[in-house]
Amino acid sequence: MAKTLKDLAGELGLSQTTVSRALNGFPEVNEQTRRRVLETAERLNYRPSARARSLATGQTMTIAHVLTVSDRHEMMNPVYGDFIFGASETYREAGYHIHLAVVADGAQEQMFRNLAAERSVDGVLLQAPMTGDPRIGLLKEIGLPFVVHGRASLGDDEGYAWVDVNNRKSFAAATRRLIALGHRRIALVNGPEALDFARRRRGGYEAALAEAGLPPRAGYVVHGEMTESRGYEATRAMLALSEPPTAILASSILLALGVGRAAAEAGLRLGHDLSLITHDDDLSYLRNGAEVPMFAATRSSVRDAGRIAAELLIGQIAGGAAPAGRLLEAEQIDGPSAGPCRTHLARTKAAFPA
Amino acid sequence: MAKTLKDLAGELGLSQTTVSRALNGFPEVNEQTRRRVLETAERLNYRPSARARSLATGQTMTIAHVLTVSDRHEMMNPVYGDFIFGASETYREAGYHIHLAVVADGAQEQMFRNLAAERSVDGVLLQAPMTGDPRIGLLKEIGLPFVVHGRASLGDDEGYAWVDVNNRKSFAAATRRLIALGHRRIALVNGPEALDFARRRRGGYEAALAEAGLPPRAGYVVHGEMTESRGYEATRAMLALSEPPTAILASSILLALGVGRAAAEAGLRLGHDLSLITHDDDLSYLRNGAEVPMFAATRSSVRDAGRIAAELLIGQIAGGAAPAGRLLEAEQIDGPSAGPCRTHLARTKAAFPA
DNA sequence: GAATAACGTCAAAGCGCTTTGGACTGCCAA
DNA sequence: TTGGCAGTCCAAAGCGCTTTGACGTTATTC
Repeated sequence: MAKTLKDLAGELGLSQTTVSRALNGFPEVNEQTRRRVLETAERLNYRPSARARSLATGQTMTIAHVLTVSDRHEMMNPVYGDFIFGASETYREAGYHIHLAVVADGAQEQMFRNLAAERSVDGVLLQAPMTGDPRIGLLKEIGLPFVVHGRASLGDDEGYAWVDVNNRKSFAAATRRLIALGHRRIALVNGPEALDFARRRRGGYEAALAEAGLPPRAGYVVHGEMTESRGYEATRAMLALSEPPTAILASSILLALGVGRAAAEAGLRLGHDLSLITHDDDLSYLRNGAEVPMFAATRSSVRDAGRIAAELLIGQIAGGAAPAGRLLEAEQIDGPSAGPCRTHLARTKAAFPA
Repeated sequence: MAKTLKDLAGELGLSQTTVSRALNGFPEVNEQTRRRVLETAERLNYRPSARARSLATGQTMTIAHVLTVSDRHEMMNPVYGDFIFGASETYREAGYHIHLAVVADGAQEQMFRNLAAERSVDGVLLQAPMTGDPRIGLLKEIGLPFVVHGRASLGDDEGYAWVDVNNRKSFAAATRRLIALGHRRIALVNGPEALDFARRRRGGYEAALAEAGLPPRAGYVVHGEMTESRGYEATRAMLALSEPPTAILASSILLALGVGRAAAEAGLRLGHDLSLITHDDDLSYLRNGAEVPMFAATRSSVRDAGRIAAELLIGQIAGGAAPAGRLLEAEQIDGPSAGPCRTHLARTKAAFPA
């Protein structure tokens, strides 16, 4: 059943050496012999055992993707799916496989040490780093090649490979778009505070406000899990402020949907009574509208990021490339959810009389 | 650097045999010796090479999760994430790892054959089967243990292991709930037609209608990808019918959000002017409201399904358990989106004058 | 015609582990 | 005294592959 190289060699009346070389495309084997080997291998559906091969070569042809599950919220970040989808395209071509490690916050260190000690992967792809994420130092120490999706802002973003969107710039730009539309009361519904991308987006937002001489306002910045209901609740709370925002920046489409629901419930039309620009990861199952965008957005495909991250990692592993960073620029997308500011204080107050 | 068993044995002045036995808890090793071995292994952070071990034992301690990417739509089903999250909890305890195979529709057969021939996994977890899915027969033929999340309705659902929600029953029940609320014009916004769960849900819906003597209506059943925008578009189209539905069944929360948006846009309030019951996979990042449900629903945790599927598979691999099916019952959840029927034809027409 | 160079092939070692089949030491029953 | 028997430990084989070094052959060179 389980055909081995020895079986195949026996069948062909050749040595294992020759068969192996024929299969792996070495030059010192007769073309005719090679053809015969390839044919027979095909016929018997022979494929080398991945484990035996990797034991012999020292390469596992496997990349670990580490999905962090937050202890408190027990949730699986939805962008992981598309990121992996993108990376898998690169892997397929290069012959790599994915080892998926789902691991809780607390168990990270042991996890990495095991991965390294068991020698079961050639490299690691790390997602959703926190600001100052200790895992990066750990991976450096361990010596396993790795690429981070995002950055840790440790001041030495030179020492490792990463792929990141220019979050600060894109959120500053989005904020300026709203300011240019006449908005003065702009709020931000952001991701979890500890995550680095959230910090950067907030930084961009605050810089653009400051640059326009607009003061920060109490209750205008909310951090949290990026779910529809969080977006809804955050927006409800903001609209109930004595001076509610006239525009909102959201960190994900899911949040934006929640913002939209709260607005609708309050009788506010997006792009008229309340403006909204959201970040759009261009997730395959959460497209920003079908053909026509439904939200104004800062768009950057997380699938592309996955593809690029995988390329960087394979470059490091196979090609010995030095770890390098790669900054992606988000595209500013127009959409009906952002429009000129008209003060609508009265209507808002009416919607939430309490 | 890469500590091997030999190094460890040398360090301890013992044979590899003894060290291996000590590490693996065999009885024929002196307690004192074992302690010494364990201590030293800990100190040197020694862990056996996974590849070498699996070559020697014949077990890979790895399960393949096959994520199908539809060629046409190029999308990654969002439920995969939570399913894997659930399964990973089981794997962690049993010491299994996940090999993630992202594979296009067309490449499935080759993929499975490779997996088997390369002997890189001990079993396979298959998701989102189509009705009559050929992959099931293929896996049987190949002889790799597997569990299906869902069924293929081939008439011989006895011949393999599966975990599935009772889709037919739960959608029939949901339909009856709407009928009991006085609705007579009930529509269904369903998943892709080829997928088995969609077929079953439709079956339950149609059976409940028939049972109440309600005829099927043109344009009342829509199949497609389960995205927010599909839900929105489908609902818009339905509300524009000369006799629009007064209630809608949706196959996922994402669809339901789209339904909600279309309703809001048409000036219809969910639970008043338009009723909605959705299936709720209880996804971690797409909860049905926070504390209070926002949609009436048929709920079944896909994360639990993952956990159970993994148990079934490990039982088959390790315990030699016979492949068995496992039917989960969905919970019927009350929520504000479903209310008594009031004919609202006039308002609807007004909202879409064209 | 002898020396040299490709060319094509092979035997065997090695990757790091598990496991089989002893081997050695004490100790106790016969 | 002897045989048997736990209790410990070990050498070596084997898992299925790659890769090193060597070995015939035949073709080429002087």
